[in-house]
Amino acid sequence: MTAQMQQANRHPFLRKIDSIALFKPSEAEMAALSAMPMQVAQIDAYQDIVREGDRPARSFAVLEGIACTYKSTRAGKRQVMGYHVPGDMPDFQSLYLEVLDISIATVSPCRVGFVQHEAVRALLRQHPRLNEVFWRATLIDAALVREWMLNTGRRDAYARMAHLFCELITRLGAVGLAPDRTFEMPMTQPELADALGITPVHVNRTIRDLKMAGLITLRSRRLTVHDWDGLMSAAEFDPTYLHLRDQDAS
Amino acid sequence: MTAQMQQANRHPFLRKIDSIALFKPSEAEMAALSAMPMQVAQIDAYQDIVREGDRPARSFAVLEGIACTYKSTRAGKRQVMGYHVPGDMPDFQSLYLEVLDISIATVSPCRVGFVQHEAVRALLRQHPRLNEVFWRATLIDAALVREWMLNTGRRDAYARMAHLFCELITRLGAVGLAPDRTFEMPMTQPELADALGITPVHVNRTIRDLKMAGLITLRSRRLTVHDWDGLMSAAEFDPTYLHLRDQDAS
DNA sequence: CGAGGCATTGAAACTTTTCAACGGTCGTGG
DNA sequence: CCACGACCGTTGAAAAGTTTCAATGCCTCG
Repeated sequence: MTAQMQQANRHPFLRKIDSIALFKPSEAEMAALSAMPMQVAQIDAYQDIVREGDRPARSFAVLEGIACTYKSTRAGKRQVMGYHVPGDMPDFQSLYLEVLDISIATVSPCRVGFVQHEAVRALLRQHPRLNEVFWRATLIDAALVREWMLNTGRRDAYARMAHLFCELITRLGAVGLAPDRTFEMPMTQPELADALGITPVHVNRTIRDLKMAGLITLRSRRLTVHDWDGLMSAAEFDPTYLHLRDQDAS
Repeated sequence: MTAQMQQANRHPFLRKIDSIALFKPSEAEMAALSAMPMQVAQIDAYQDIVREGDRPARSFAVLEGIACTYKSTRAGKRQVMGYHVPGDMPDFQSLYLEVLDISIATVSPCRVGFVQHEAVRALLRQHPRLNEVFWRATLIDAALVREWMLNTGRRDAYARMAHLFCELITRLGAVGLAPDRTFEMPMTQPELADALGITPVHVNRTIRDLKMAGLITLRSRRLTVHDWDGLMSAAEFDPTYLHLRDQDAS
């Protein structure tokens, strides 16, 4: 793989850094980020990238595709607690928390870029201002989980589903992946069940209700939102918690 | 208030820093932490310390008492997503995330210590190694929320309640506040309902079930665990996610 | 073309909520 | 010092939301 391809591959990651920083990163900082040794890998759908209990020596960025963070009950029940779109670094926490408390799996086929912790540490030592950027990124991830928690704890299935769709449309829209409020949603209904804390059967019925309310259509994994305001209000969706610069999903 | 009292007041905070750091903090670092200007305040029970939407210029540490983080639905339903014991800095995130996505309230009367963000920034600039310590603290907070999310999403009321009791006993035990697996639990049943994502009535029935199973007793806000192993196994409790040095609750 | 898993639907069971009522406790003010 | 109000704790019964079990059709991929 050529250096140029590597450069192209890490583009979503660099964009994300830029969008999270509260200051304009210098040329030197961006160059250092680009120069970090990154091992790019293509991973099939439904594969674990890291697992609860691991003690990774590297973190990764999603470059293409959608991944998810989840935890499992001993009884084998799964709870998905976040989806990751291109640019995200979902296990960055492992830089400072030796043993992972979560698993991360691909939902669609993904291209991911691994970076050794040692390289990140060196980068942060060299460019201390970047500390704050990565720290902010982990704080924003935490804010998303909290919103999901409110969702699962205090909203019914209908509102939860609507909320999830709002979040996905908004986040994908922010990286240009949801034109016309439409995107290829790789999650199956059993997977959505794991994300919402309900059963697959109930996911099905809830989607049916959302369709009948005229808010969305969903056929062969293609979701489009017809009534954005209606969906947002069914979900009580307020995108503030996403901490996006540009909150327009169009 | 004398300097000495201030020193005594911030003791739980210093202990927490020490317990989170992966290295042994130097004398200079501990001295700098002690020297941070801290405004100590006594706050009644059931008061908001900060509110969702705030843009605080300071963070605080709980020095005495128990506080909780929560978010509310527009319909007014509350979801508590974590309790804070002495030593915790529950809104440290506001140092890097301008607008708060959570509210934090006292559950019992609390003594809290406020620290200006500017002072924290100066401290971190002066002692860069401490960055990692505070970062770790925010990452651990996030791990707790994720465990709660698994709890609310994928366990029934009985296991959830057991899990919450396990966590509280363990965390309070770690700071010496739960001798004999007993402590004064200031939360009322309606408040527990907000933490577990169920209704107050159901909290009552679930507590009744836990009592009848011989796992706990709870009278006039005094909780004692009689069958720790039984409670842990009802909860599927594994304290790893707490990232404590010393996981003994005795 | 066949197999496996996803999507869909019905019906019954179960968990949890809602509504309602009542006794107890605690703090406040008369 | 007692009475009152407010809220917590407790219980019952009915309703609602969600799960479970089961069956069937469909899509997709090898």
